[in-house]
Amino acid sequence: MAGGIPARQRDLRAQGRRTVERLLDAGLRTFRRLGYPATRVDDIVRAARTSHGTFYLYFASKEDLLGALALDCAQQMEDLAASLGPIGPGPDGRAELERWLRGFTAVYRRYGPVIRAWSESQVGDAELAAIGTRSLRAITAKLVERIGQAAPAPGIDPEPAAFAAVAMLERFNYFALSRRLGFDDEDVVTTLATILHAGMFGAAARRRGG
Amino acid sequence: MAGGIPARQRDLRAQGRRTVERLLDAGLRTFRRLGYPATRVDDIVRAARTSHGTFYLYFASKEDLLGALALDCAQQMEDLAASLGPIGPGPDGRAELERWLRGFTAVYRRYGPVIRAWSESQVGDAELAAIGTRSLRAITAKLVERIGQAAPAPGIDPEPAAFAAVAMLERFNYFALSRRLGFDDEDVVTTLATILHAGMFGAAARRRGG
Amino acid sequence: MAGGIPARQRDLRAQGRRTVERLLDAGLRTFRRLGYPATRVDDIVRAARTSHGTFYLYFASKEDLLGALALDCAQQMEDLAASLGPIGPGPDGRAELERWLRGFTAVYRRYGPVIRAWSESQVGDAELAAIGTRSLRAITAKLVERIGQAAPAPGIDPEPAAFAAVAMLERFNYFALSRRLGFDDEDVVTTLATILHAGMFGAAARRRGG
Amino acid sequence: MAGGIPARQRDLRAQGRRTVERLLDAGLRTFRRLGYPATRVDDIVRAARTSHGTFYLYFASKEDLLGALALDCAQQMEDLAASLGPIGPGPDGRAELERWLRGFTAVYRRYGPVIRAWSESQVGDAELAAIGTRSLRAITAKLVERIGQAAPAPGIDPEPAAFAAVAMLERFNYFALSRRLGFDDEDVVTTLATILHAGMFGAAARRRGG
DNA sequence: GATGAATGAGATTTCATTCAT
DNA sequence: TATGAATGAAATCTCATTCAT
Repeated sequence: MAGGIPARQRDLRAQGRRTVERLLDAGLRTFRRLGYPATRVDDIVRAARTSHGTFYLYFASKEDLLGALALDCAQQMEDLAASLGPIGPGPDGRAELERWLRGFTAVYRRYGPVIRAWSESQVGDAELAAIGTRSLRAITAKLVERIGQAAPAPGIDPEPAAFAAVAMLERFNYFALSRRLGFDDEDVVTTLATILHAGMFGAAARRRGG
Repeated sequence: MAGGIPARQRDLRAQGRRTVERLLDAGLRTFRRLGYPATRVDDIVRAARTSHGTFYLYFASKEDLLGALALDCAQQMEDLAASLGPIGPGPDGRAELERWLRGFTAVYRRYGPVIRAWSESQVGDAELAAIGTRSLRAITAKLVERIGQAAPAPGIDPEPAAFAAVAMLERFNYFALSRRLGFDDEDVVTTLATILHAGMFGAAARRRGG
Repeated sequence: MAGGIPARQRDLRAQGRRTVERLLDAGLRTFRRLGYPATRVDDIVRAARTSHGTFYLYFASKEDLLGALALDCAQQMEDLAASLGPIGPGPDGRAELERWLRGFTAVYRRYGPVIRAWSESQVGDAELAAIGTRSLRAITAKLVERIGQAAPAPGIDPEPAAFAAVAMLERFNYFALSRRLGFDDEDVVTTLATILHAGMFGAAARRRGG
Repeated sequence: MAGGIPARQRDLRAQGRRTVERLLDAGLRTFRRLGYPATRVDDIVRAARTSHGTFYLYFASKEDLLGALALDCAQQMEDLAASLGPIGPGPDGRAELERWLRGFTAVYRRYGPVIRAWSESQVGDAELAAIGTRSLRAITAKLVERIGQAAPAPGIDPEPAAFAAVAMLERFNYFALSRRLGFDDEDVVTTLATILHAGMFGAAARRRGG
C-alpha cells in the first residue's frame, strides 16, 4: 500500500509507512461514515490521531488519498474478476458462484465507499474516474463471458444482463451494509448466489418444477 | 408541491408559488448535473435566475430544498408501488411488468438525484432519511407480495429477492442514465422486464414461450 | 402620536393612523423583548400583523420608528421633570417623592427599551441621541435643584448626587423589570423613595434614632 | 484565560494561547468601542490583526468570545465580592468602602461592555445569562450582609437597598465612562463612597463628622 | 392603503491547503 | 517526521430596503 503523490516522491521509513497506513485506514473509515464528499480532511486526521501538516506530508489532497485507496481497490477488483471460473448449472457451479460472491462481498465491505465515490460521479479527477470505470468493466466483461457460456434464457442478452447483475451486486451489498436489513454477510452471499444462479440456469435449476 | 420550511410558514401567492416551482426545478436539474453534495446554493439560484435572498425566502437550506423534492418523490414512489398489479407468467403479466417499469424509469429519470442523495449517506437529517426508507419499503413490500404470488423458484425467499430487485432497478437505471451504455429508456424497460420476468417465472415462461 | 418621516409627509386617515399605532406598539414590545439592536423589521411587522411594505409606508427605517417612540418618551420625561415639586424632609416631601417616582416608574415601564437604546450608545443618528441626552438632562437638572434645596449631607455635591440618583432609578427599575427580583411596581416606588429620602435628609429622617 | 469552545477542544501551544489572548483583548476593546451588538467579527479580527479563519479556530462565534470574557469577568466579580470587609461608620469604614469601590471601578472599566451585554437582553445564550446573574448575586449578597451589619436607617430593607446600590454603581460608572461628565476614576470612587457611606450611616456619620 | 416578492450588500462560517516551529 | 497555527477564498445565510401588484 503506497501513499499519495508526496509519499511516493520520498522513501519512507517504518514510521512513515505506519503513518500512511493510519491515514489510509482513517480515510476509508471516514468515507464510510460520512461519504466521500462530506468528509473533511479534519475528520480524517482526527480519526488517524494526527495533524493536518502530517496529512499533506503524505497526500497531496483529499482526492489523492482517495486515489491511493482506489488503486488498492482496483487491484482487488481485477483479481476478483480474473478469479471467476466457469459457472455450470450444477452444485459445483453454484458453489463457485458463492465462492466468488464471498470475495466480492468482502471487497465491497472494505472498499464500498471508494466504489460509491466512483459510481456516483463524485470524483473530479479524470484519471481516478478511469480507474473505477476499468474495474467495473473488468467485472462486467467476465460476467458477460460466463453468462454467455451458460446459455441463458431466450431474450436475455448477456451484456445488459451482466450490467444488471453488477448493479444488483453493488446496491444489494450497499443496502445490506447501510440499512439494517437484518442480513449478515453469508445471507447476502446466499441470496445473491441463489438469484443469479436461477437467473442463469432457470430451466435447469427448476428441473423439479419441469 | 409545497416549498421548504420558511415557505410553509407564510401564505404564498401565485408569484411566490411560481418561484418555489422554479427553485425546485432548478434544484433538481442542478443536483442531476453536479450531484447533491457538490451543488452550491449559488448554482441553484443561477439556474433559477433569482437571488440568494429569494432562495432563503422559500427554503431554509439546500437540504430543505432536497426535503421538499423528497416529499414529491416519495409520493410518486408510493403511488407507483400501489399501482403494481399481479404479475402472471403469461404475456399479460409481462406487459404489466413493463408498464410498471416504464413508470419506475420515468420517476427515476426525474428524481434519480434525490433518490441517490437518500441512499448514499449524504443526508444528515433523520426525518429526510426516514422518508426515503419509507418509499423503499413501500416498493419492496408490494414486490414481496407479487413475487410471493408468482410462486418463485425453490430456495428463493420473496423478501430478499424483492430487495435485490429494487437494488437492481435503482442501480441499473442509474448506470443507464449516467454512463453512456447506449441504452435508451425503452431498452432499460425491456431489459429489466425480461430479467425480472425470467427471474420470477423462468422455467414456466420459457417453456411456454420456447 | 405621529408616525415616522413618510407618515408625516402624507395626511393619514383613520385606518392609516391605526396602522401607525399598531406599528409603534409592536415596535416597543419587540424592542422590549429583544433589545433595539437585535430587533429585525420582520419581528416588528409580524408582531403588528402587517407587512414590510406597510412598515415603510409609515416609517423610513427601524431607527425612524425608534425616533417616533423617542419623541413620545422625551415629552413624557420632560413633563415628568417639570412635575417634580420641592421635597421637604417631612411626610409631605416623602409623599411627593413617591408620587413622582410612581410617574417615573410608569414611564420607564413603558419606554424602558427606548431609554436603554439611548443610554447604551446604540443609536447612530445624532439628532436622536440628542433627544435622549436632553431628556436625561432635564431630569437631572431638576433633581440637582431639589437636592440643592434639601441641604444634603456635607460632602455631597448636588450634581454628582443627581447623576447617581438617576443612575439608580434607571437601573433599579430595569433590574426589577427584567430579572425576577420579586418586586412589583409599588415595591420599587417605596424602596426608591425610602432610599432617596434618607439620602437627602438622612439626619432629619433619622431623627428618631438621634 | 481559556478561549472559546473550539479552543478548549484542542491543546494549545504558546503561540495559540497568545492568539487567544490577542482575540480576547481585541474583542473587549471592540465591544467597548462599538457595543456588543454592533460589533462584527470582522471588527474583532481587524483589531487583533488576524484572519476570520483564525478567529473560528479559537471561538465558535462572537457570542462564544463574549462567554470567555464573561467567565473572566465573573471570576473577578466574585473575588471582588469576597473582598468586601465590614464597613463601620468611622473613617476606617469609609476607607474600606473606597478601597472596594476602587476595585469595582477598575473591573468595570475593563469589563463594562461585557457586563452591559449581560444585563441588556442582548445575549440569547441561557448559560451566559446565568453567569451574569451569579456574579450580580455574589455582589448583592455581600452587600446585603454588610448593610445589615451597618444597622441602616429604619424602613430600609438591606436586600432592596443592596440591589439599588449595585444598580447605582453599575450605571453611574457607565455614565461616567461613556458621557463626558468630567469625572475621573477617583472622582467616581469618592462620589460613590460618599453617597453610600452617607446612605448607610448618614445620621451617625454626619453627627460625628459635623 | 396594503401586501407579498425580490434584491443584494454584507455578515457569518467553513475548510482545503500552506507555513513555521 | 510531526505538529499546531494561520490563511483566504469561497460558501452559507441574513436582513434592511425597494418593487410590483
